Amino acid sequence: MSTATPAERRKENIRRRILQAADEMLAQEGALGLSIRRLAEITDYSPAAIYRYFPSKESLVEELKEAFFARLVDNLSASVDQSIPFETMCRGGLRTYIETALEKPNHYLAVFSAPVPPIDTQSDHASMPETSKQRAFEFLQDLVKEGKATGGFDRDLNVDLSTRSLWVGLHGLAMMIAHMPGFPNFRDGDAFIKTSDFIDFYIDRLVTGLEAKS
Amino acid sequence: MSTATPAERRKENIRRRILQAADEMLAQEGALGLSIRRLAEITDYSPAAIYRYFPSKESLVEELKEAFFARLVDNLSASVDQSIPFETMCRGGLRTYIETALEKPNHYLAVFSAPVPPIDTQSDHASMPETSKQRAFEFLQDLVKEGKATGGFDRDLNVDLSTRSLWVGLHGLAMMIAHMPGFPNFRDGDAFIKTSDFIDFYIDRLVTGLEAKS
Amino acid sequence: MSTATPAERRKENIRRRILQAADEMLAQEGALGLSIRRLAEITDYSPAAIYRYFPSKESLVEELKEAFFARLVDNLSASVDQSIPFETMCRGGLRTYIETALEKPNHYLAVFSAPVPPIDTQSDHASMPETSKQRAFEFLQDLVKEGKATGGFDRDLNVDLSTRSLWVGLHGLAMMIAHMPGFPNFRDGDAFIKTSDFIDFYIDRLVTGLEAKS
Amino acid sequence: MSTATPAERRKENIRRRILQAADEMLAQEGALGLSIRRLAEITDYSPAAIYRYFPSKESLVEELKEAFFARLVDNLSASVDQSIPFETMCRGGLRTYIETALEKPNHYLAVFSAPVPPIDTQSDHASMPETSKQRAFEFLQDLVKEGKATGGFDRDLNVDLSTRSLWVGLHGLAMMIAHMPGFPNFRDGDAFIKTSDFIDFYIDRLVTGLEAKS
DNA sequence: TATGAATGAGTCTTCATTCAT
DNA sequence: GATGAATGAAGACTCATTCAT
Repeated sequence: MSTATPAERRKENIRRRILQAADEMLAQEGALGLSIRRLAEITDYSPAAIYRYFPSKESLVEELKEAFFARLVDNLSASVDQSIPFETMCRGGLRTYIETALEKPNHYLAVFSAPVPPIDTQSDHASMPETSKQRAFEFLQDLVKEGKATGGFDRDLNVDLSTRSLWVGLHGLAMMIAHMPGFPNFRDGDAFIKTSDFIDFYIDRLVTGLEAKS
Repeated sequence: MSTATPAERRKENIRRRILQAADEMLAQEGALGLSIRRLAEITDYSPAAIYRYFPSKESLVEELKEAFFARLVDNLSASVDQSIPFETMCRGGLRTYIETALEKPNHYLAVFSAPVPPIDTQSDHASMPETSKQRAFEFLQDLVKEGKATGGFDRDLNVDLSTRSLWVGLHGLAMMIAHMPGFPNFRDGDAFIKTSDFIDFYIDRLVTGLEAKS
Repeated sequence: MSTATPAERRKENIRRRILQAADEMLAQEGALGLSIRRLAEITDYSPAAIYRYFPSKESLVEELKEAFFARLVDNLSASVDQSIPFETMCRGGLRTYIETALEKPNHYLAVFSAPVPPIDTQSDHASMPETSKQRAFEFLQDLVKEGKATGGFDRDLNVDLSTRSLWVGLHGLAMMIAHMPGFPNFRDGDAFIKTSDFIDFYIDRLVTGLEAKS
Repeated sequence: MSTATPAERRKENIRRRILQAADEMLAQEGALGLSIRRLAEITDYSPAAIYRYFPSKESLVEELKEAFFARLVDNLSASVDQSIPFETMCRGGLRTYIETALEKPNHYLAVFSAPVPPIDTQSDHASMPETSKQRAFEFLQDLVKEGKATGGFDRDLNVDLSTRSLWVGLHGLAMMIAHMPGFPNFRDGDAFIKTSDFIDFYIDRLVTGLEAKS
């Protein structure tokens, strides 16, 4: 990093500025609202200039996706604290996933609205750099493993299937809220159910779904 | 219904034809592939004619969404058989949700890719006709109620929260597979995990998540 | 033609107007100067309007090409007069090819500047309508046949090869002059050789090339 | 040459490298595929650097054209062998023209796809260096002269006109094949006519066109 | 000397929508 | 009751070229 020439750093700065603007467009107007033209207008560059920094719109979007997962991994890592009991930590991690997704719902939607290359558990491509998405997946996998070992999860559970189940469950909640901000927003008798409370309830279901019966 | 004038019936027929063509376009080419102009070409009407039957593209899509839920309700109803034990019936119903969603994944995506008005449990608008979406929701609600009564679900569970949890869980799986056909498609040791098997596993988790502990 | 509805005739008129404008653009600025945008500006339509009449730029250009060959066939037919001796008529026909090509040199260039589907002598596609290009080719073929029969051409000549030779020879002159207007434009001693005279000389060579030796 | 300073030689080397890359691009992707920017990428120079060596894209292309003719002259010279009879040598020379053109058809097309300055037989500009194009022209001219003297060509033929006729004839064949690779590719009865055989036939016509009648 | 950065103009094409007829 | 005609805006992307550094 510090070995970069001034020119390289300048270029990197501009890239960052463009990415940031794109990020904001995506957050505010959704995947369809992100166009090179408008990005150029907002950044005060010409459309052609954008192409100096990103070979195609797709590659730019790809970076935004990766950035989302990088953020997710950061947040997940920060949410882990080995000194607290598994039950608490696990729920905290799952909540972090949801909350990160909902910080910028449109990002989360965009990430899953284009062909998504699958995750390889047993990555044959040992040479390829691990993506943030894989790292996020591994976080869930570690949760499952630890849950089976010490957290009361059913010891017979297949780890791969369970990890994916957890992921799918989280995905469902994130997508639902992303599409319907304020979900579930209903009145239970006199009490008004807040999204945050529903998240807790739902995460309880996810965890319970993996726990040993008795 | 039978009180409609011939003119009204004709109009309704054309509407249906247009909707059906739109339905097919949506199924085959996705939400972005559905354009008024191409719809006009396929139906041999003019673009302007489409606008005589639907005030905007959005309203047309709205009807397709309703149609999806209507189909969902049909399928769910057909999957119910009071003579079989709850455990089996419940899993069958949940699987039906997933399978209906995956029959036409693009429909399912479209249904949830635009602002979705929330479901009101205690519908204040008694006058408004019940939507299919509400009926589908009520199907899940009935499952939860019956599960609590006789199916081993935790009797302390809040029905509203539980129903929504179930829905969100199903939503997650449907969305994930819709975006990544073949999910989870991974190898477990030597065995290759099929989507169908994963669905079973996942539904088990959903059900377990609602069951009483011991 | 006369059975067309007024609407059809109107549409056909507009098509013709657009084609004519395109024709002129092509003639004046060459194949690269022909763009949908500029065509729209010139015709006072929007770019999108052009696409109501032609599904793509390529199809429009294709019509211009066909139009060239149609004109060529017309001119060739008009140049034929059975009452004059073969030698004269033949030379007249060849000259007509050249002159038609040079009326709008850029058209001739354009016609041969994109992938050109070959001519099938023994057309298997009896059902397909004969293109003007094929008709033009057949004109040359008839010349060769008649030349062999009564015009002093070498009776041993293969008709297919000879026809193509004639075509290639004409093509060379048309292309050369199209690219270098005024070719050959040189001074022979005191006399200035005019293009027209060179054409005569060249056509003599073409004809002589096919004639019997003694 | 050897009097050039090291700096001049270095500059000349770079020019050559750029030209060579451009040559390859032209050969592989055609005239439209040759862009300064992609040339810069391939040569690892900046676009601006290219402009240090060539004032414009056009001038660069101009050099490529000259290079083509230089190659043509080389090949033509190599094809001449005074020990063989004129008839054979003449045909060999003409074939060499065609074959050189078809080695890199896109070059030949490019050479004749932009305004081509005419050839001056009686070059008034004695001071200007003779171009390769002129040398190639003179090769044909010498053929004609020798043909008239000893090769059976019609002794009355005007040399200037005849040379140009020969050139135009060759040009036609080269252009036709360059645009329609595989021309004439047709079936004569059961035999399939190969391009190479057609070239022989055509060259026969060119030669016959210049020969004395009996 | 070479380049990094930038641009203005241009490419074809598609869209949802309107309005006079 | 339907349509033919039209449009303005937008989409991604590429080009030859320039200029301050």
